[in-house]
Amino acid sequence: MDRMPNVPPASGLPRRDQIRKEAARLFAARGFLGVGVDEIGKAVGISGPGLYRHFAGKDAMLADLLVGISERLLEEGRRRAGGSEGPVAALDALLGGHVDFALDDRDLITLHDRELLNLREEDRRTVRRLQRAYVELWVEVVRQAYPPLAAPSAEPVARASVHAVFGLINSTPHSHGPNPAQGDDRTGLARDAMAALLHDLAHGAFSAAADAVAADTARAAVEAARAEAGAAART
Amino acid sequence: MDRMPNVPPASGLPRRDQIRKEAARLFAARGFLGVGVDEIGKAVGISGPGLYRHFAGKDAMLADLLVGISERLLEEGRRRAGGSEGPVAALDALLGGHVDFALDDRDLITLHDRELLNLREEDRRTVRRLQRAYVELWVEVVRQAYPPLAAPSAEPVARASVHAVFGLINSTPHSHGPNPAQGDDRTGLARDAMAALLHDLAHGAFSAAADAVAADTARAAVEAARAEAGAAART
DNA sequence: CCCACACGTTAATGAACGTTAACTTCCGTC
DNA sequence: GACGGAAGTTAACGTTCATTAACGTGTGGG
Repeated sequence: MDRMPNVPPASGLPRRDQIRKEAARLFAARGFLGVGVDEIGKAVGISGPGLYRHFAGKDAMLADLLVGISERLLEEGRRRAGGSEGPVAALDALLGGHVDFALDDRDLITLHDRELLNLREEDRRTVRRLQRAYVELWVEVVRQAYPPLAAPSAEPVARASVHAVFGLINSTPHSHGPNPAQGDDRTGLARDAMAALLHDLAHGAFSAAADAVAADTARAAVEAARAEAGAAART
Repeated sequence: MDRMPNVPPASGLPRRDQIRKEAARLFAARGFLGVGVDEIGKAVGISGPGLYRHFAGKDAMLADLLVGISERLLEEGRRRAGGSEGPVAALDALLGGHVDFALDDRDLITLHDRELLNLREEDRRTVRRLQRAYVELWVEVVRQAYPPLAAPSAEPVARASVHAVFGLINSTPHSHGPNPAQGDDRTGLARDAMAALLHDLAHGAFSAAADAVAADTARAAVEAARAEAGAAART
């Protein structure tokens, strides 16, 4: 019985990276549980169980991808925020980085908030820790960039706004083409125009949050003053 | 061999609705492919294949849920937009409706943009048609509420902004507790505060999009005027 | 009274899938 | 030039799972 020959990677990438890329594409397109190992194998030109020479199992591939993304986001976020002068520039740098990531690594962004469930408990904890640190970084920078959000009582608002802005930016994979091999809904905006728009939308959202908090505290101050005046009049 | 007795629904809901509810909860928590029919059965107090008396199959349950949500969103959106006086009020009404939906039916919102893949081709087309109509409704209302977006060339910006705002609002299930049976990241905001914040964030985003477009057209106008002046000087 | 039907039950079926076993091939190194 | 390990191959295993079959039970209308 003759068998198929052993053919080398054929692409410039090391096998492991090639597998990462194809697995990310497939998982993003049809979900972790919706993709079989044979299919991933076929996508990289080897067949099924051959993948086990490079990863301990299907779970390990997903874990590798999700931990990798989370580390990359946090690391790059810290570098960008640290390398900027002043909180406004830092926030711009964070925004630019996240937007670039969402536009250029759509598969990974999709996995990042869709497939956390399918991780083994330990890996899930790792990813969540990294995600939490990333959110924390943003919250600090945003509160400095928008002073009304720096009030202690505004901390939950700042945090929720950061989550919401992530949702805003991360939604682009759903709406912005081209997504090969999927009947997708193009908006017709070029990549750079989309990046600029997302940047503006995010700033608009943070700005609105800051305004709302400022209006709230102003209203509270007026009320307190009025109450005090009333009390004084009654004496 | 004695078998288990036939026990009636035991809850006020008709079986079919009870199944819908539990299936939505389970699908949202662990994904369509991550939940077995036996588990759904157990959640409603019957066992496994008994579900086939109420739905044609697992696929049919998901289809029922997704089509139901999409229809509900579109229908309610049309009612709200139509029942408002003026585009600003209409947009507020749309926003309020969508925010309420995201906060009160978190499971369904989660399914709505996570599980489209797992639908049979025909059902997927149905859902997408409804979603597209819903987006269209929003785009029209937003462009009237924010006049700079009404310019023909601003249509893609308006559409992309609508998608992004959906992402913003729909992100709350990930960030806003309480999510029973899942180690979740609470923001510590009460439901109504969260609703108000999302409303403000969305308005801030649309407003920023309108400003950006307005600035762009103004810049283009200045440039055109300058070019014309140059041409006039050259004659 | 009975019987049709709605609503369950358990057992069986068949396919899909992750993983392991056993074996082969190529290549760099001593 | 043997050889050991990296990187494949196909075949087999065991499980999980959606779905179907075959069978039971209560109930309301004739």
